[in-house]
Amino acid sequence: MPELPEVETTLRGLSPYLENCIIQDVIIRKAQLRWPIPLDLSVRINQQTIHSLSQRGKYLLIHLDKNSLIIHLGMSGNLQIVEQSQLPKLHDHVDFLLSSNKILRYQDPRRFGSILLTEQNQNPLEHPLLNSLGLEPLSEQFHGNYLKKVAKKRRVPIKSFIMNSKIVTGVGNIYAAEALFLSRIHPLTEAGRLTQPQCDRLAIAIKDILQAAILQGGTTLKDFVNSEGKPGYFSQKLFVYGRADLPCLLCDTPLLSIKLGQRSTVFCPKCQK
DNA sequence: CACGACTCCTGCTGGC
DNA sequence: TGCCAGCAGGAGTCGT
Repeated sequence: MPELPEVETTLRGLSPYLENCIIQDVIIRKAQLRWPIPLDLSVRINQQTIHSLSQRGKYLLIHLDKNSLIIHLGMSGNLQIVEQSQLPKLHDHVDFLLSSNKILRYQDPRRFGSILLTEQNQNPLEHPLLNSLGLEPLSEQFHGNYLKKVAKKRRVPIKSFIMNSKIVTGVGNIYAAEALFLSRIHPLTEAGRLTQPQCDRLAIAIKDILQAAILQGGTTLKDFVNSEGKPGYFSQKLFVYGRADLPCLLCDTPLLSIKLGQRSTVFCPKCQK
């Protein structure tokens, strides 16, 4: 389940292999993702040069001569550079054949991801999926004052609030739970009732946890090609996510698990008020 | 507008 | 052992 750090790790791993390559062909084995992959994708991007890669929230953007690919990894998606001799496996849905004679291969067992293409000369940030996204959590503009301001009068639980990509992008279920633990905030607290110090702590916790995960992910970058590209959180120590009923790592109180917005949410009833 | 429920999909786990 | 229900999760969309 890629979260923002995994998208960032993927971007860093892929960039050296993709930049300045020409896309020579696209093979779509299964077009049915979150939305269907455009069937004319191949004719629209063949012979275009890949100029650069960037990221917006959990979307990965691949900038070509005339348009941009918008790729989302969903929760089981994965992009790999493989040799042409490597045969596709069960859930390898798309191959981009590159002028370097390598293949950029998209794999996604649960098919929650997406591969879309902007119109010619359209700024990808103006694409309907991207144009109403909230702030990037690692940007300077994202801080406690911003949270305090946008949370005013909002009554949703703070966990749902920070997972709302229109407020801040890239915070999924794992890091939302962890950030709330680190900032000692109860996940059910109404967003609008957070104090300024709580907003400050929360913004810092979100940045810290994401940056730590990116650093961890970076340690596997050298093996990026032909590796499984394991998500950063596998090696990151998690305080609450997946630890329901286990003792809190700070105070030994058993962690509680509740359902919040269809998502399991684990927290420490003593540390988080 | 704000918010909760629902939905897509496959792989894994646990209960019987 | 085998089957099946239940769960996991991002985020767009729909209904209230």
